[in-house]
Formats: sequence, structure tokens, C-alpha cells
Amino acid sequence: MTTDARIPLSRKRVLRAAVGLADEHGLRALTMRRLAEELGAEAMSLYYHVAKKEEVLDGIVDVVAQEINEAVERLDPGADWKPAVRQRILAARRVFLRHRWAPELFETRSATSPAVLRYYDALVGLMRDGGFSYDLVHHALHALGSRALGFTQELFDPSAGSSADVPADLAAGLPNLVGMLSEIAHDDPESALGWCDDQTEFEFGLDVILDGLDRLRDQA
Amino acid sequence: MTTDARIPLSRKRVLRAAVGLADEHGLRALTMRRLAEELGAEAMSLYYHVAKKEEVLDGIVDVVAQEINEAVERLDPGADWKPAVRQRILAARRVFLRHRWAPELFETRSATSPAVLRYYDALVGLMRDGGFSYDLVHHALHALGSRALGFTQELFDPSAGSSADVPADLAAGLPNLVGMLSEIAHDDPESALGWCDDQTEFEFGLDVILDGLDRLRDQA
DNA sequence: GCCGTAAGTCTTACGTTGTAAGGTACGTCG
DNA sequence: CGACGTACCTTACAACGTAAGACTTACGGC
Repeated sequence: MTTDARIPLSRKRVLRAAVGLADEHGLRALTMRRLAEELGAEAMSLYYHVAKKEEVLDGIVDVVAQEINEAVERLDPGADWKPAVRQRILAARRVFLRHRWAPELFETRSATSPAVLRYYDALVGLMRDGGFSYDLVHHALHALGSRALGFTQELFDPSAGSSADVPADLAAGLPNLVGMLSEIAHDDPESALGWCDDQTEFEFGLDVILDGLDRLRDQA
Repeated sequence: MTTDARIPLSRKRVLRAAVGLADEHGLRALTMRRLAEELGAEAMSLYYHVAKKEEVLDGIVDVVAQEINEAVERLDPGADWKPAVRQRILAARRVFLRHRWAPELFETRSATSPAVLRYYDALVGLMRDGGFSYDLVHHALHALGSRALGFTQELFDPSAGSSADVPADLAAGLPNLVGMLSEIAHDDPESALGWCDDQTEFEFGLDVILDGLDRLRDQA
């Protein structure tokens, strides 16, 4: 009784708990009641610190974005734009690997968090210093898409349907996929974000784009 | 009374209605009760044709993927791999423009629909014929990500926060973004999938990747 | 005619969700 | 002392997905 000096709720504490809950049990488990329980309070008490659930979701996006910014600030800048941008994106990616639920949320949330804006601002600055016009930077951000933040949502997982998974009659109509899969032989399943989204694959795609942008910059 | 020859429900009819409902009122409006109402039936009647709501969602993904396959089959193949792949992806994109809810769903559904597999199989075939190794095709699919199907999820919309939207004190800390935005001056808002995801931007990113892949193919 | 069986639909009910409305405890300040 | 603002709780409700089971209709065999 006496030792139970209950810590007061606060927006920050609510968001922290929400992140923790999502980390441990996924986004689906993040309900107002469950979140309150985690905090030793009742569901409706949260509404004093947060207008609605949407605000919690936007809030934890911002928390993750802040984490990314902190990680990114610790990097030493370096002279060349390409390795600088590359390293930045890979650092951001490491944060997403700690919060697997985050990509889905980042994609569905439309409100842009201040921390995300700051991240992008720094990225734009890096490219400007590297000799990009604003116009090309703008194109570049679109070309990178979610990759600029360190993740890609894979829609198709060749390794998931590894022969046994797909019914034989269907597989018969997919000669090219089957051919590819038999030759690829993914060794490390679920090693990263999404499925089959190895670090290797992410970096491959990232480099294809960064190299392409570099060429466009040169010829301008 | 007599004229009301009610059409019997069926899995196909349910899925069609679901697509229509999502087209008109968005994914959020797609509830079992609402869907049943649209079909002149009760919610529980749907469960005779469909095991659970998840199956409806997977089902409408498949419906859209079939639409894509139909559109894509009407294209004439052409000799060169790059314009062939490019044209295929842009055709797929046109289908997504008719079903704006689809990108979100494609990304969150893990079960891969047969129609999606067929789409990818044809794409792999095209690239193989174009001289790609299976290994490079595999990398290519990862590099393309959701772009292979015709859309990108934009996480960041520079045009959304067009000066007025972002509070002045925050904007003060974003010199590079503000600089870029003032120079870009997006003319056609919401012309395509997602926000600020112009056709132009989509094609730009697509071409950066396709060109990059082409170079890798040559040097192999 | 009657009955059994199956397919298709509806009724009712339950648990879970977000949250509106209003009550309660506890400062601090007049 | 009492009023008031802050922080939290209680109760209640509508909307959701769906389990359990009853009803309706069609049809083949007796």
C-alpha cells in the first residue's frame, strides 16, 4: 500500500507503453484497455492525456521517428553524399528492426510527424550539399519511397511459397517462378523486416536507386 | 413481391459487392453487416460462402489481381524487355487507380493470391527472356518492391505540408524542406495513387530502377 | 402424399472494440 | 472553509466479427 507510489500518467508515459506493447505483442494487441492495464489504470483515464486512439498511433510513429533521428545524429557526416545518405538510411532501418510493427503504421498514417519531417529535412540537406538540385532531390524522395526511411514493404515473397506451400496444380502454371525459386534457395528466412526482405536485398535495391540518382546528378 | 426474384448469394457475388463497396466508400466501410446490406441479405448469410472476413479481404485482393492480369494480357509483348516490363507495370498501375483502397490491402495481406503469383510469374518470364539470370531477377523483384505491381506507398508528402499546414515554428527548423517546397510548387495535387504520387514521379522512380537493372544485366 | 436430407438464409446472442457522459478524489488558492 | 482545476474512474453505448442454432426451401425416395 505505502510502497505503491503510483507514477502519474502522462502523454509521454502512455506513448512509451504503447510502443512497448506493440513491440511485444504487435499492433493488434494495442487497444486502449490493454494499454491502460499495462499502465495500471483504466482505459478512459488515457483520454485525459490523449484525444483519441488515432493520436496514440500518430504518437508512436513520432516516437520511432525520434529514435531514428537520435541514431542518425550519432553518425559522422563524411564528405561524399552517397555513402552519407546510404549510411543514414541503413541506420534508420536498424530502428525499424527493433519495431517491426512500425512500417505498417508509417504507411497507413497520413499525418506527418514532426520528427519525420526533421529526418527528411536533414536528408534533403545532405543531397543538396552533394550537388543535387531541389528538383532532383524531390524526384529522388519519390524514387526512394519508404526506402528513404529504411524499409520496404515486400508484397511478394518467393521464399514463402517454397514449393510445398503452393498447391501443385497452381505451381504447374508458374514455370518461371518455380524455376527461379529452385535456383535461389533462400538460406536465411525471416532475418529482417517483412518477409524475405534480407538486409542484402534491401541494400541491393537501395544501391540501384542511389547509383541511378548519382548518374542523373552528374549529367545535370 | 412477385418481381423480387432474389439473386442467390455466392462467393463471387460477395466479393464483387465487397470491391464495389470499397471503391465507393473505402476499406473502412467494408464491414460484414454493411456488405450484407448491400446484397440484400443478413450479415451471417455471408458466412455460408466465406469462412471469415479475412477471406473477403484476401478475396478482393485476388479480384483486383485478376483485373490486372486481364489488362496485362491485352498488351502486345514487344521484343525488348525493358519497355515490355515498363508497360506491364504501368498497366497494372491503372487498375490500382480504379481501386484506391487496394495498395493498403495488398501490403497488409500476407497470403499471396494465385492471381498475384501468375502476375509475377509472367514478369519473371519477361525478364528471363530479356537475358536476366534467375538471381538477378530475384534481386530485381526486391528492388522494385510494390512498384512491380504498379504502386508505391508514399510516406512523406512534401506538397501536403505546403507552408500553411506546418506550424511556423516547426517550419523554421526545416530549412531544406521549405526550400525544396518553395521551388517545386506542385501543380497537380491528388492526381494519382497516394498523395503526391504523380504518374510522373512513379515513372521516374521506375525508370531509375529499370535502367539500373539493365546496366547490371549488361555487365553480367 | 410424406419424410429425410441438404443447402441457403436468418435470428439471437456474446465478447471486444473505441469512446461519450458524468461522477469522484485531491490538490491549491481565495 | 469552500470553490475550482486536474487527474482518474465508473458506467454505458453503438458498432464490430462471429458462434450457435433455428427456420425455409428444394428435391429424391418411399
